Order: sequence, then C-alpha cells, then structure tokens
Amino acid sequence: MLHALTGCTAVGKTEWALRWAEERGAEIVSCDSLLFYRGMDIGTAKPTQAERRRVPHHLIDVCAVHEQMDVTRYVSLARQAIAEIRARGNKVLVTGGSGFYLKAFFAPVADDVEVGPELRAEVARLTLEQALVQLRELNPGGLGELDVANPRRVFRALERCLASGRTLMELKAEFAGRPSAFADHEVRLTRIEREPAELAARIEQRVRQMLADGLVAEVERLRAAGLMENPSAARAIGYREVIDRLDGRLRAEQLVGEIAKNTRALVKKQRTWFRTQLPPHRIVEAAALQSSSQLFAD
RNA sequence: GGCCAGAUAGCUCAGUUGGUAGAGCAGAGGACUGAAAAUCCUUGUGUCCCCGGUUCAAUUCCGGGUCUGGCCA
Repeated sequence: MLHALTGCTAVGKTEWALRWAEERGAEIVSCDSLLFYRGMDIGTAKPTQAERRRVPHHLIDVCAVHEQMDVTRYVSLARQAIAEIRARGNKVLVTGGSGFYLKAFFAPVADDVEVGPELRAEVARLTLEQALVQLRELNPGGLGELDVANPRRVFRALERCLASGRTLMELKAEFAGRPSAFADHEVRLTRIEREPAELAARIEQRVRQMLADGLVAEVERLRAAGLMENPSAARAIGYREVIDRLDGRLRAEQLVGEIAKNTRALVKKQRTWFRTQLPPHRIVEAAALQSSSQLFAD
C-alpha cells in the first residue's frame, strides 16, 4: 500500500505530509520534478533541513542542475526508494505536485524504446517541418493524436519510430497495454484543495518570501553551476523571471508580479491535469483540515 | 494660462486613404509516451472619451469640450 498526497503549488501540502508521516513513522518520497536538482532550494520551496530531520525524504537533491532528469529515471529511483523503505518496515508517503510523474503511479507513462544519443542528436538537428515529413513517411496510416504543432512531441515521436522501426499506431497500441510501473502496489491518492482567492494570496506571500530569502543569489549560483544547460530547469517559475531580471528583460518592480502571475498559471494547469489525468481520488479542503487522519480514509 | 501629443478589449497598443476594429499580454478552456514548474493548442462586441458639424455613411475628417502626459509661461 502506498499513500500519495498531492495538490497544486502553494496549497500547503508540505506541512500536512510531514505531520502524517511523522505521526506514523512513514518516509516521504518526493514527486516534484524540480526537487531533484541540488541547489534549487528557495525557488522550489524545497523541504528545509529542519523538515527533513522530522521525516526522511527521498528523491530530493539526486542530481546536478545541468543533468537531465526524466520520468523513466524518476520511476526507477522511486521504485528503489520505496523498496528500501518497505524493507525497513515503514510506510511510504508520496508527495508532490508534478502531475506527470504522479501519473506514473497509476498508468503507463513511457514505453521502453531505447533512443541512443546519436539518434537524438540527429533528430534535434531537424526543423519541425522536416521531422513531420519523415514521420509521415514512416506512418502511412496517419499520426493519430500526435500534437503536430508541438516540437517536443514531434521530435520524440520521430525518435521512437526510428529507434523501434515501428509506427506510432503500433507503439501506441503496445503502450496502452502496459501496466503502471507501480501496478504491484495499491495506491491511495488524496488531493488538497484551497479557495482560489486564498491561494492567490498565499502565492504572492510565498513569492515575496522567496525573494527575501535570497532567490536572486540562488539563481546566480545556479547559473554558475550550469543551470542554462538544462532548459527545463532554467524555465522553471521563479527562476526564469529572475534570469530575465538579471539580463535586463524585466524591471525590479515587475519581479513579484511576474512570478506570482506565472505561478497562478501553473496552478491552473495543475488543476486541469489533476482533473483529467489522474484516477478518481479523495479531495480534502485545506481550510477544513484539522488532523492528519483526515487525509486518508484508512 | 499658452502650445503640442494622446484618449480604441481588464492592461499595453495597432488600425480603419470615411463603410462600426485587431495583436500581444492577462483571463477562460484544453492536450499530454523519456525536458512536465516543461512544451503545445483553442478562445477577443468593445458607448473605438463626450457633444455638435460635414457626409448616403464618422471610431476615422472638422469644431468645441473633458481628462491624461510633455513643453513653455
């Protein structure tokens, strides 16, 4: 049995996760795509050292900013961490707001087509149009639901076709039949929600606190450590705006507003994901929470 | 007080050589097979500041007014 707690950014799930885990001797497995990176602390609201002393955390600070993480690697690290925690006889609480990674606990999330670095580099040199031409040649039966306007999706689709020698339709059929990587566990999922107005206020407060805590200096350190080599991390909310500020594309007085605005957009996207991509799950209102026992119907 | 510029979508602005208007951003909705806090898609009727004039027709031209900014006193 795995317990998983999610909710959008700034909803306040961290403290509830800590309490639940602390009271049950559980260990936490993070499900947040940016917490993997060492040094991305303030802008990600990473659990502090003090919080990590309260409850053991896993899948935090597992790689350098310039390294590339992906779901497949996440899944294998998470499986390993969970096995170790179980071997100690402890409960597991998965917590985080990265919807795609969370989905891995319920559904297949990647196929196992190996794409070599040479092939990837070769595909990366193509324009979107060239990639589409090749894809259509390889897929006379059509491209299915592929989002042909999305370069990342198109390039990945082409890589998978070239690497496997199969069509998107064939790959899709096989993918749909795969089990979740955690099919051997029963997973209970709960999501914390909060009133939009209250959440917006918390976001603004949180952004101001991050800046007061030294977000700008953190970004400067990370840049020196190779942040810009990782497009996804460099585009993370809070980081991209500070980079824009440092490079003169944003004025100082715009910083809080921009970060808060983009965080609200993230929250909206998270909500759509939770609604449409996760299985039906328990929803609890943050304002109504008084005890960790309310989180899961045990 | 005088001169000049501006007044158009929540915001910043474009535009209509006169036939009632459109971008970016925000907002809303959505997609999601190895970057997911990423990436991508859909969605724009608003007294075109007010009053009057010219005209078949004015948001567009003309006159007056109001407000905002700048310059001069």
